[in-house]
Amino acid sequence: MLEKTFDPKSVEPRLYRAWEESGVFSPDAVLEKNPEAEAFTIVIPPPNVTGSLHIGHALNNTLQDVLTRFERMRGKAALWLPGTDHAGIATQMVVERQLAEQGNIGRRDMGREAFVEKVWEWKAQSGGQIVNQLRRLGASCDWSRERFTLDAGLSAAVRKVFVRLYKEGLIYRDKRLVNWDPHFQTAISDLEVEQREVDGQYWHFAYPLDDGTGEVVVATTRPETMLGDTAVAVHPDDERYTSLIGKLVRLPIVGRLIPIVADDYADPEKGSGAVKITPAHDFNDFQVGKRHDLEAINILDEFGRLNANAPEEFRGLDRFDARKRIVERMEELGLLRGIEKTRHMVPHGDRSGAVIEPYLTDQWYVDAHTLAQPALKAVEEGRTVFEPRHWEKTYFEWLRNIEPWCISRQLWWGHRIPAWYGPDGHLFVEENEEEAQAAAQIHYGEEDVSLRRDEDVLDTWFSSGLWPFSTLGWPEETDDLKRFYPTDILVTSFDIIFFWVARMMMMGLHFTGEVPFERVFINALVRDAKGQKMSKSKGNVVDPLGLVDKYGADALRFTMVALSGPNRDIKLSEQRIEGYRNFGTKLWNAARFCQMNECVRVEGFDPAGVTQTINKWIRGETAKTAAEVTRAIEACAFDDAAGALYRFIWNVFCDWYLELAKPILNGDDGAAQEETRATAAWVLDECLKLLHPVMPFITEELWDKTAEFGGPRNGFLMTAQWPRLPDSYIDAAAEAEIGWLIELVSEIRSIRAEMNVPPSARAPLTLSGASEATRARLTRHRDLIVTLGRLSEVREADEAAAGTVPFVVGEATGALAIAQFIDLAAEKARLTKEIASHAGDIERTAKKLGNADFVARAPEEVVEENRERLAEAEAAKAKLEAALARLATVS
RNA sequence: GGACGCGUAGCUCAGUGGGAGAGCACCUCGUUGACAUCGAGGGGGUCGCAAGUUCAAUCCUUGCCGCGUCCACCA
Repeated sequence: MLEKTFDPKSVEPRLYRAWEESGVFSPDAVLEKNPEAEAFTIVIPPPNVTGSLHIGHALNNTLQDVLTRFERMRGKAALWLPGTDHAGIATQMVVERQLAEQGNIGRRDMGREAFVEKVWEWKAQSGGQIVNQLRRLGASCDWSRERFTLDAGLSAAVRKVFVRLYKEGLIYRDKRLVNWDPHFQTAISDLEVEQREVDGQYWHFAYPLDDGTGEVVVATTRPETMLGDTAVAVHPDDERYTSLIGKLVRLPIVGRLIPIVADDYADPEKGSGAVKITPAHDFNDFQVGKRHDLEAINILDEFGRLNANAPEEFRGLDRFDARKRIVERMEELGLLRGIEKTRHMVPHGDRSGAVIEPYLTDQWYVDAHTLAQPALKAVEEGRTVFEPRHWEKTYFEWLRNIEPWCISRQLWWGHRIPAWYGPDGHLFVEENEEEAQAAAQIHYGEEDVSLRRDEDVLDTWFSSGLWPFSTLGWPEETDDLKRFYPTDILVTSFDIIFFWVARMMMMGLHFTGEVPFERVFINALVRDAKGQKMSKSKGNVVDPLGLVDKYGADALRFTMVALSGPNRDIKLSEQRIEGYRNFGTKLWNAARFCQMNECVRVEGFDPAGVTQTINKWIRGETAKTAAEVTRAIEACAFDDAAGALYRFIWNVFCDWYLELAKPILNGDDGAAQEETRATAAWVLDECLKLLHPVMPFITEELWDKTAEFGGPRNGFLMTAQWPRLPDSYIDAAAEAEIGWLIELVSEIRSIRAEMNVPPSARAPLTLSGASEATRARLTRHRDLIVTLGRLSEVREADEAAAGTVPFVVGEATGALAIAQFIDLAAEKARLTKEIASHAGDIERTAKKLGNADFVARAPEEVVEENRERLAEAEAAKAKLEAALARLATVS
C-alpha cells in the first residue's frame, strides 16, 4: 500500500542515482538500440565553476531538462551536454581571496605558475559544486560528456580558433582606449562595464589664454584628467568662441600650451560650450584627438595612480586623491570658477565594482563587425529563431552597432594567448611553442631564437563562444560533432544574448559554416514575490536548494514550468510552490486510489475497445491532453503544458473520472468493473508519462510502485515511450453525455449548497421535459446521479412540482424536492437573479440579431450560434419564470 | 536620447475580432475509507484612459497616462 504522501527527501537521491548508474542519461543508450535515432541536442549554458545554484539556474535548467526528457521519451538520441566555465576573473578572485584568508603569500609573490596550480587545486577540491546541485534538481545531463572550458580539448579548440582568426586578419593587436579595471589591473570588454548612477560634481575651471587676453572656462567631473589635457574644443559655429579658435591656452598646474580647436563634438548647449580634451582618458576625446592630431598623454598607471607624466607633486597619488588635490590647487590659483552637484552615470567593473578608467594600452581585438554579418544574416533568414521572437530585435540592435571586441585580459587564469614575440618584437601566432619556434626560425633564418610568450589570457567569453562545437570534439571530425551539431535549441536568459549567444553565433558560423543552434529560447528573469530583482544586498535571494529540501524538486520544477509564460519576468512566491507540491500529492493519492480499487494494468489492454461511456470519455480526454502537452512542449509554451497537465490530472481525472468510476468499481457489473479498472490504470500510466518531463521523481516512483501491484515494468518511466494517442480516441457522443452528466451533478450540488441542505439529507430529483436521448442517459447513469447528487431517487415527471427547487439542464428541467430546506425569500432571490441574468443575455443577443448589418456580414455560424443562444436563454428563462410563479402560489 | 516590454478579479498571471478565465487569497458548508498537502459551493472585473477601423474591440491602429528592462551618456 502506498503511503499517504510522497517523500521526496528519500526518493529523489535514490532515483537519481539509479538513473545515472544505468546510463539512461546518455544518448548512447538509445543509439545502441536504434542507431538511426534522430539526434536532439542541448548544450548547457555552462555555469561558472565558482558558482552555486541560484533560482535562475533552477528555471533555466528545469526547462532544458523538460525538453531533453520529452525528446528522449519520443525516442530521440537526446543529448544534454553539461559543463562548467572557468570564469577568468571570478575564479581568480575567489582563489586570491582564499589565499589571503589562509594567510598565504599573494598571487604576485607566488608567481604565475604556482598561482595557476593553486587554482587547479581549488577547482579539484571545491570547484564545480554546482554540478551536483544540478543533480538534485533532477537534471538528466549526460555526465559522461561533461566538459570544462579550460580542459585540454577545449583549450586546443581555443588555440586553433585564435590562430585561424589571426591569420585571417580577424584578430589583431591595437593601441586604443580600453575599459581598464584598476582593481584587477586588466582590460575588460564594453559588456563587462556597468553604468551606475552616482552623486558627482562638476568643477568649472578657467584655463587662461596664453596671450593674456582672457580665459576659457571648461567643466569636468574628473578634475585629475586635466593633467592629460592636450586641447580645448569649441563648436565651429559657436560665435562666442570663433575668435579664439587656433589660439593657445596655458594648462594650469602643468604649464603646457594647448590649442583651442574647432570640433563638432563640443556642444554649445552644454556647460560653457568649451570642453577640455583628454585623448588618453576619454573615449570621445580620443576621437577628437585623432581628428586634430593631438598627443594622447597617459597620466595613470595600471593601479589607477598618477604616473610620471603627471607633475611631481601628483605622482603616485591615487586618482581620487589626485582629484581633491587638483581642485585645491585650482582654487589656490584662483581658477576654480564654480562647483555644481550632479547625479551622473559612472562606469564600474561588473566584477570588481571599481570605477573603470578609459586607458590607453595595447590589446588584442576581434574584428567583430566582420564576424557579425553572417550572424545577422542567419537570424534574418530564420536559420536560427529566437523565442519569444521579439528578442531578435535586441540581438540585431547590438550586432548592427558592434564595436571591436577586446579579448585580452591581464589575468593569469584563462587561456593564454598563443602569441610569441621575437627579440625585435616580431609576432608569431601559432598553436604551440614548437610551431612558433619553427616560424621564427624561418623568419629570422637562424637556429635558436629566444621567444617571449604574450602574458595575457583571453576573455572567458572567447572560449564560451565555441561551446556548442568545442564540447562535441571540434576541431576533430568526431562522431558526436557529426551527429549532434548543430544543436537543436539553446535555453538561456536575455542578459547574455550579447555576451554569449551572439558570440556563439559568430564563432559557430565562422568555424563550422552552420548555425550553432536552430532555436534560442529566452527564459524569464526570476524575481521575488514583490517583483524585485533578487540580490544579496536586498536579502531577498531565494535559495532553490532550500526549496527543494522543503517541497521537493518536482514541486519547484513544476512551478518553474508553470510560470514560464510569455512574460519577461517571473514573480516567485513560495505559496505557489506549495500549491504544486499539493498537486503532486493529489496525483500520488489518485494512484493510491487506483491501488486500493485494484485498478491494475492489463497487458494488451486496448483503450479503443472500451464500451463504458465514462471510459470512452476519459480515453478521449487523455488523448486531447497528450496532444496539447506535446504541442506545448514542442513550442516551448511551458506554461500551457503545465496548465494542461494540472487541469487534466486534477480537474478531470481526479475530480470527475475517479468519482464517476466509484459506483462502477463498487458495483456488481463485473464486465464494467473490469473494464473500468483497466482504463483507470491505463489513464494513470499516461498521466505519469505526460507529467514525467516536468515532475520526474514522483512519476518515476509511482511507475515503480504501481509495478508492485500491476506487474513489473519494462525499464524506467524515463525511457518509456511518449504517448501518441489517435484522435479516434475522442468520442463526441461520450463527450456530450459526460458533459451533460457533469452539468447535472454540478447543478444539484450547487442548489444543495445554496439551500444549505445537509450532506446527510437525501432528496428525490424529478426531471421533466426531457428528450428521449436525455431519458436514455438518465437510465444509463441513474446510480451515478443518485450517488454523486446524494439523492434518494430520480424520477421522470411531467412538470416540476411545487415545493421543489428547479434548475435547467439542456432542454430539461430538474427539480429537487427539498421543501423542508427551502427558504422562500432566498429561493425567490435566486430565481430572480437567474432570470435577470438570462434576460440580460436575451437582450444583448436579440439586439445583435436585430441588427441587419450583423446578420448580413457576420459569418453564418456566428449568426446561427447567436440564434441558438437566444432560443436557449428564452427557454430557460421561461422555465424559471414558471417556477417563480409556482413559488408565489405556495407562499 | 535610442530600443523593447507590460497595464485583465484583492494578489500572481493566462487569453481571444463574436457569450470575461485559472491559481492563490477570501466567505459558507463538509471527519461518505484516494487525498484536510482534501472535498462541495460562493462572492468578486466599465480587460489603464481616449479616439479610430469594424456589423462587432479586452483583442487591431493611433495618441495619452502609468510601470519596468536593456543600450548610450562621467561638459
